[in-house]
Amino acid sequence: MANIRDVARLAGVSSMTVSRVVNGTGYTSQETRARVERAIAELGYVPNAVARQLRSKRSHTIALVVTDITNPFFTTIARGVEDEAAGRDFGVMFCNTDESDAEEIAYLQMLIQRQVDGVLLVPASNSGNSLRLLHAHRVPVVVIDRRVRSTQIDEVRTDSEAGAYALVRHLVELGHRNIAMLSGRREISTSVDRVAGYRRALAEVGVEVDSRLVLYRGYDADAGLRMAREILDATPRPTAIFAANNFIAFGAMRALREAGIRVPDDMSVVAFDDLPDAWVMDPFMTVINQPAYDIGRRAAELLLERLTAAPAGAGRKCVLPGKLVVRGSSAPPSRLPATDGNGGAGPVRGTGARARRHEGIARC
Amino acid sequence: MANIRDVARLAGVSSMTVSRVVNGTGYTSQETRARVERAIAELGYVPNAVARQLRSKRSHTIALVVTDITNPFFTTIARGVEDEAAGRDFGVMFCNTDESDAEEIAYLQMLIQRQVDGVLLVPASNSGNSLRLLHAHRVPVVVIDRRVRSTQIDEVRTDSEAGAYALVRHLVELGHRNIAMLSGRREISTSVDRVAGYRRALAEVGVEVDSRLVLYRGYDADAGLRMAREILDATPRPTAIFAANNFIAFGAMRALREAGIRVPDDMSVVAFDDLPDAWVMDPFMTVINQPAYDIGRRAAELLLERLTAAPAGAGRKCVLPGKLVVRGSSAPPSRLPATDGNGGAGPVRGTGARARRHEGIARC
DNA sequence: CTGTTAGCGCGTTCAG
DNA sequence: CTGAACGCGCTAACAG
Repeated sequence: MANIRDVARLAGVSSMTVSRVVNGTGYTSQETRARVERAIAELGYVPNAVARQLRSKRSHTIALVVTDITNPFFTTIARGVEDEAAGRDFGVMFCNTDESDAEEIAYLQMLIQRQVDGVLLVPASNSGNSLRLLHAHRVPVVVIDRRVRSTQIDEVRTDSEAGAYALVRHLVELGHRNIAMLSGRREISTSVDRVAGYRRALAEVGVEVDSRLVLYRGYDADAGLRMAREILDATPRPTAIFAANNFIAFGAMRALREAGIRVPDDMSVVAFDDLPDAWVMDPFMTVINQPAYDIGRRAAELLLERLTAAPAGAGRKCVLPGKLVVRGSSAPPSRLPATDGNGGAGPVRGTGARARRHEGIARC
Repeated sequence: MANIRDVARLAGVSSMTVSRVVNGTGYTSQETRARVERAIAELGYVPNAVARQLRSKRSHTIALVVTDITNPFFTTIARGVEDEAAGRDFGVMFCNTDESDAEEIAYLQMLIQRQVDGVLLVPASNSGNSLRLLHAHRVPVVVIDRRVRSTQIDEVRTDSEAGAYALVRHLVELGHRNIAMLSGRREISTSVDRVAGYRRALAEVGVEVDSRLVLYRGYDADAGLRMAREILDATPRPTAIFAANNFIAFGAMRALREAGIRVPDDMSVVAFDDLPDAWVMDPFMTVINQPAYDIGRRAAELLLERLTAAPAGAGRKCVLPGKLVVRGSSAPPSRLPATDGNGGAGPVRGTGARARRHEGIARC
């Protein structure tokens, strides 16, 4: 409530001196500083950040815009961002777009109005409009978890292609050949990349992908449920499912349970995205574990760098490796004379080292 | 980049007229309004919220301060808050205290500096200092998920006592008498209330609680793990565990698995807090399901009301009912001659209606 | 080491 | 219906 002039009056100095004491800028004598500090304490003075922002044109705030704040992958990223930002006295605004471009634009507009110093963005889909908007207002941005066309823009993400490759390679080594891929929407680069990794792993062993087994619908449990139901009707029925994220995997598991199909006995299931340890009673799913905390931390670091040191400069593409974690949900395909005509293919040997090579891919 | 004067110049009017058009206040002729709007579009003018805030003393922003943003209970609350706030054109800042009083105070100070219009607070522990700080700066607050002493302060939470009572009553009806309680820290009202409900349910059937079976340590998986290990050494060993939240339950399950104890065959486990459907492959845990989304929504509603209509007035205590969801983790105690000398107690009959009475408790 | 002057971009107030 | 003047609280740029 008290403002800088009240403090100045009480301390018998000018408001400029108070400002210097508060911000630790310029020189002040021990004695006046002590007087000012006493006055600040007495009045319970708290500087008005709004006025400060107006003057200095810097809000000392960044924003993190994600598609789904209930997904632990994104909340873990948020923790990383928060830790990095707090360390440098930056505040963070979290926004949730629900994978809607319209909401994304609406939030960005709000953030621009509020003069945030920078934005960490997980684009809902085509980031084009959003990036243009931010650029027009000279707001630096770091894109998280997605590829973007522009070479000018900073990017931090997991290597989706390599991760997907490793997962499918793992299935192939177990002997699977008929593998369904349940993915997110086509507009999202992670969907595309994960499918690409899937195709590469299968191509390597000479399997031509049946495009009816590759479904793009959405990164939520409901989409997973419906996609899984569909592919269960395929002939021959696949012996394994690759879910492009954790929620799809959950939905798929539910569909399998409904249909009385056991995992991994009748069907293997692997997924991109782990769940935090604390969530899983019995870690069961074979997954690619993404370094979510580090992604958040690194992204915030890149952004804060742009805000201080290097405002311009080419975009840095930071591609972190995921980690293959093999658990109980994947096993060799059943040898029973199932509907699958290819069930007898044996595991591929001697390629383990290769499958794991993706672990060292960080390019940033 | 363009400011209100640039628009004014281009439209050939004063900046005041632009202000009126932008805010829809006062009168403006059709014609000038059209001219102004064209100029706005042409320049890509976006009003500067910071300047506006400085002038109007209102930031149109509220904050949600929680103890753990990775807990789905809190992210679901966040969704409720966000939806309610966005509907009224308010922004939301999310902050994470990690159950630390120091971080809580630090965040509140930041929020006060930024002139947030109000705060939704899940206190780390004793909310005293925080509430005093907010009060001193005239920042309205609604406390979420906790009781507070003051009758002046708005509060939105689940009825922890009644929920705990229902869960333990359920165990009692199954025949359990020797039930361990693994809870959060004593300073947190939910811990106290859940233990109170536990005591009431046991007292009703004449069981005196062995205080060595009531542990207060923390609302995280690690605490759950360690508490469960401890009570496994008790003689007689309890036949059931009541975990005061979802994370404690996970930790406890892990301890049980380590010890080769099957659930519910050898030990029943029930918990406060459900998990979102999308996360649980096989819903298994008997729980109290809290209306998290509604809690967030209602809390935001109360706060926004204070910001507009009723700035003063007595605190409203909004206590919502939880819902008992019985699943597979609870069963009658084993009849085998275990270490438990009381294993043979039969289920209590005819009290189902009573146990479920807590469902209608909303007092707000 | 400290003070003075000016103005960030907007909205309130009061005259036209 | 429109405009001119003023100030929100703070700090950059310059004196002293």
